[in-house]
Amino acid sequence: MPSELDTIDLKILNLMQQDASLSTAELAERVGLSQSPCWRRIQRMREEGYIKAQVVIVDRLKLGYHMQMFAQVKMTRLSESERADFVRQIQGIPEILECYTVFGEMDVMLKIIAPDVMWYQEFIFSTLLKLPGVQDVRSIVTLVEMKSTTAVPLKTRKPR
Amino acid sequence: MPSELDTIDLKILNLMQQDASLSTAELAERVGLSQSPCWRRIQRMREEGYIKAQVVIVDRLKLGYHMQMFAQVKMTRLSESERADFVRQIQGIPEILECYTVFGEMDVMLKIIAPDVMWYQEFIFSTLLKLPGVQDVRSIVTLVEMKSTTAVPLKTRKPR
DNA sequence: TATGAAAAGATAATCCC
DNA sequence: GGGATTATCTTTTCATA
Repeated sequence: MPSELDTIDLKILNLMQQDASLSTAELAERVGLSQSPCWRRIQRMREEGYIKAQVVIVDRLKLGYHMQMFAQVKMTRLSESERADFVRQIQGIPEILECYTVFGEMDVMLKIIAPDVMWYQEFIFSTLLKLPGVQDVRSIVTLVEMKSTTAVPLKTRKPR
Repeated sequence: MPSELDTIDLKILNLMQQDASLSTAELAERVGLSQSPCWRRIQRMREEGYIKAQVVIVDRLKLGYHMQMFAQVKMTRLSESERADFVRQIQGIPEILECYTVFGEMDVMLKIIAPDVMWYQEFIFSTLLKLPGVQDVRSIVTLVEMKSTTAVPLKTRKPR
């Protein structure tokens, strides 16, 4: 029974989207509640799946991933089992951070990180092009990161 | 003095990339340390910026964001101040989750979420196309999410 | 049904070795 | 790095509105 979220829930969520290391007491104070109800709200949002995970965001550059690409993939038609196999393999490649089927010219969009150009070139030929159904890959290399967040806006606003 | 990370640091990081709600004791046990040194390692990785943030990941669909797009933007040449203005405005639009300058045909790549098609259409014309330098927008709508993670691989592996 | 106060339990943070 | 201590926070209980 996924109950709706009220304004206070959204305030809590928003704070936790920015910093999940805040204590319940701290959060409670900022939204004008005492600890217990605040804690129960968080608990409920976890149980009901509004909160999917709590993670640390690392600095990929410091960890040696100097490149990030969006790869657009053209696929052949796949059977059900081939498709399942494709998904399973994608999930097993940690350098692929995101994978979506998309509308448009191409069929699949990937977000990939790599240590350097050599690695990526090797990755495309030795890994990506060997996945089931992969016909063609077009890569878009990112240069400057002007914004990167996992925080979803609290409520839909009208475009200005 | 950003010291290098050893194998144990990377193990800790990896666990925290999957679940940052694990206690220090729990993490310590899993990597074969006692609490104190494990805590100190985490602290150090925060201070040195390996860990950039700790956040909750929310379910965007449950929060009403039923659409996700990658928008490729063609820009005109911008002056320094126009460019700064562009970045500032991008950062102020919460539905834009990511923004990169890219190599290739187009100049900028955006990751955007929206509640519905109507909102997005309105957003493009009333917001995006009015940003400084924006000449043309090409959108790629995502359909099925086959993978989505923020976790960076521990160490570079050779492509197979 | 939801809140707040307070107790009990667990964890984080600091100490010294 | 480990062990022990203290401070802080989380989680449960309970009384109340």
